[in-house]
Amino acid sequence: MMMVRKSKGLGERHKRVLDFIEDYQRKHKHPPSIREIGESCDISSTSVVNYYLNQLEKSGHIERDRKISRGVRLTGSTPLGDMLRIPIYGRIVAGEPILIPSSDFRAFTPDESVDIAMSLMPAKEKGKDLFALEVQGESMIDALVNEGDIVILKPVQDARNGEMVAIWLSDRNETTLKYFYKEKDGYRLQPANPNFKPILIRKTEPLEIKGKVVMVIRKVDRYM
Amino acid sequence: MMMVRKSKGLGERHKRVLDFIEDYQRKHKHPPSIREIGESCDISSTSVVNYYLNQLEKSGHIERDRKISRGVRLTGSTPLGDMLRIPIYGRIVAGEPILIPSSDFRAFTPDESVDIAMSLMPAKEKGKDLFALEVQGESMIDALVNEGDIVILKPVQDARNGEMVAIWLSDRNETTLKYFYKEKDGYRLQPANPNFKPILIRKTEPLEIKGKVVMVIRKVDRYM
DNA sequence: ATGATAATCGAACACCTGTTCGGTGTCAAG
DNA sequence: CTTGACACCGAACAGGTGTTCGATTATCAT
Repeated sequence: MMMVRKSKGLGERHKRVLDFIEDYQRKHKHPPSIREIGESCDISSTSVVNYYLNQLEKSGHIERDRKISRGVRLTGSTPLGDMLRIPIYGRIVAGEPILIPSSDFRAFTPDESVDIAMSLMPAKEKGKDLFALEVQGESMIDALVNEGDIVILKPVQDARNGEMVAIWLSDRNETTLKYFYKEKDGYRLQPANPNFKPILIRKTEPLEIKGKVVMVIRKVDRYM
Repeated sequence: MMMVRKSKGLGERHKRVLDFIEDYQRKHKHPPSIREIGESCDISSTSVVNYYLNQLEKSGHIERDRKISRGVRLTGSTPLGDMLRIPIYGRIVAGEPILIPSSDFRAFTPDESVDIAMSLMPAKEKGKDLFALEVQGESMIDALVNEGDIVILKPVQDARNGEMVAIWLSDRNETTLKYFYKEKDGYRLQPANPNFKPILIRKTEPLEIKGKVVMVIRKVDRYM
């Protein structure tokens, strides 16, 4: 008769090991040794680490180069080296609010994510709680953003003039990407494309800034 | 009196070691051991490998975690793991031709380059001779591409309908980014933004396809 | 030639590291 | 109670691996 797993999937110990490997790899640029894993995870015997490692390998979470030193690595596309893994929280669609997960609700394995080389990111944004949205519909085309594009945002509540922000206009029931300007009697939401006219918002209208765009990525492979 | 270095900078052996480390790291996801380096570079003694490693460390090319196994790593922003380093060949400016370096003229250290995570690239394009251009001027704005954007291209001579391509119109003396369509009496160059009208090119007019756009990247940090 | 410096080698050494194996304790099923 | 699966420990072992050192050969200015 099969035993029922105490907790679905991995145990607490497994996660610690997994986290440690990722952390160590990022810091040292090379994998940890079995003993280093043990120390960090309060496992006093190398054989127990090996025990866990074998399980994690069986469950497909890691790969091992047997017999050779430090031959552990996480499976799949690991944000090795100098890249940021940015979770894709959803789609940005006119007519629907963006759901920004509360603070650090970071799923262990986000449904989807994008990896961006550190070298591409503006220095200031590194390590922030960046998140990404996939643009659906052509409602944002006046901001030089098209269907299918991925926009990377930094969560902010306030914006300075000239910044491209994701804005939720609750009374119009609309989310949009625009350049943001404060003016005497309200806000001006300026499309990036000069052929479009700006949207003027009176101070009385509610306006909620969701995030500031720091990067836009368009993959042009759907026209193959 | 100082000795004059035979060849400027690094010797042939040094480069082989450097290349091997990068290659090995990419393949195995962990650094090589001293003996593995030796084998691959026709160095029969571990002490000689150590000798070279010390020099490379002194010259700043690598870092070493002394005493620990496989503690070598390349310095600086190494295209570690799963990223592609794509050279930026120049700027794309309307009114000037793009210079595409002949075949595999790949400088050891391109003036500039962008690192893109493999996971972001369309599977087909991986490992191709991709190159990147920085867009200058707003001449391409009708293709949803703006000043400062980086477009990543695959070099092609011919395009299929619907592909976004970089085109050189020699009689108009103009380079442009457009969606490409063959039609009965010529070509139609369709801007991505539907609010702009297509450019129609007769078969008599010369048209030279430089490359096909596979990705567009926009860093939005200059508005800080 | 000659002495100095660089490039190599090979072997010995000591620690690093993964593997293996015999035990201990717990807990639930038989 | 016994059994067996599970999680865990500690020690011992066999290679893996970086380090060190004495010795040899090449190169080159003097």
